[in-house]
Amino acid sequence: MKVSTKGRYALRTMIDLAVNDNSNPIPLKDIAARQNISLKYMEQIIALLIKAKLVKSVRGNSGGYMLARPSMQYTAGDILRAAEGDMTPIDCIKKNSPACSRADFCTVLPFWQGLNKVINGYLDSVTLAELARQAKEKSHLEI
Amino acid sequence: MKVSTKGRYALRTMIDLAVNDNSNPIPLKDIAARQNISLKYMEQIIALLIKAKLVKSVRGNSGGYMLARPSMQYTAGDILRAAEGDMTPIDCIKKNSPACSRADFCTVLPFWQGLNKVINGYLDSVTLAELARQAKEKSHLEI
DNA sequence: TTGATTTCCTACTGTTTTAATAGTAAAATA
DNA sequence: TATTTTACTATTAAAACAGTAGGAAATCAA
Repeated sequence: MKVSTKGRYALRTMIDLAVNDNSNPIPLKDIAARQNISLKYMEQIIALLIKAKLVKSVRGNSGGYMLARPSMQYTAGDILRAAEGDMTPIDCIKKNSPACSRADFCTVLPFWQGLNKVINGYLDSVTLAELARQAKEKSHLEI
Repeated sequence: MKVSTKGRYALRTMIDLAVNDNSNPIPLKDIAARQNISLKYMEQIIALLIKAKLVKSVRGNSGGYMLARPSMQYTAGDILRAAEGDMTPIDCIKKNSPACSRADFCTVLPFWQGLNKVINGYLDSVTLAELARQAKEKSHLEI
């Protein structure tokens, strides 16, 4: 029951984009260096964020990535679900998941649905803007 | 970010023990048959519950397993943490986990701690007695 | 006392997921 | 046109997952 590096790195990438946002694209190389993550691995992760339309890309020389919208309009849930596929604690809960063979007599489904609700409720209560604010605050203290 | 079969089966095992509790030991074979889970795999899972002192065992002929205490005195969290090792969303949060190399400048730790809190808060708000009650209710409707 | 039952313990195995590394093509700018 | 950067695909080592398998030890019932 762990969030993988994909989700964790995606969140740090998005925070980095939000913190260093100055209206021109930020090359992934810079983010990878700041976050100390392999550039090549990061490429795969940001591809997921592109696919989910959370970030925009600019190709070529002096290209890079930018947030697709203001940081206040993202939740941590948006980002983690894009990177992890979903954030449901068990598969039965996913939309369009093939019907569980035990569905008819499963007595614990409501319990798992409750867990799913508190998890995604929390994730969607935290905005990227708030995470970026905390990051800026902390880096300020370290100067 | 999924609960594995270990945790899910452990929960079903404990509910089965609670529902079929008649003060004498229940052989694992019976539970495995009712729950449609491999006996051999189940042995490994119940070993975790034994180690955590959630169930008592009686060896030999007409032996089996019983709850160690009344079902009201267990939470889903007790059971899932015993089976899964822990239910923290990232390793940094575990007690006695080797210090993360990024701890000093990690700005997302409070966010993950918040997630951990809502997860385990929920898990510990649900008792085994309540899960067993729901199971009894559902099986009653199916007659 | 013996045979059946049941827990207990350990080792093994196939599959999937994780966490990357690597190479190359395509686009765009300076 | 050379350099930078994104985009795409393949490969891989290690770990986790989800079991299977075999046998030892304990206990009870007949």
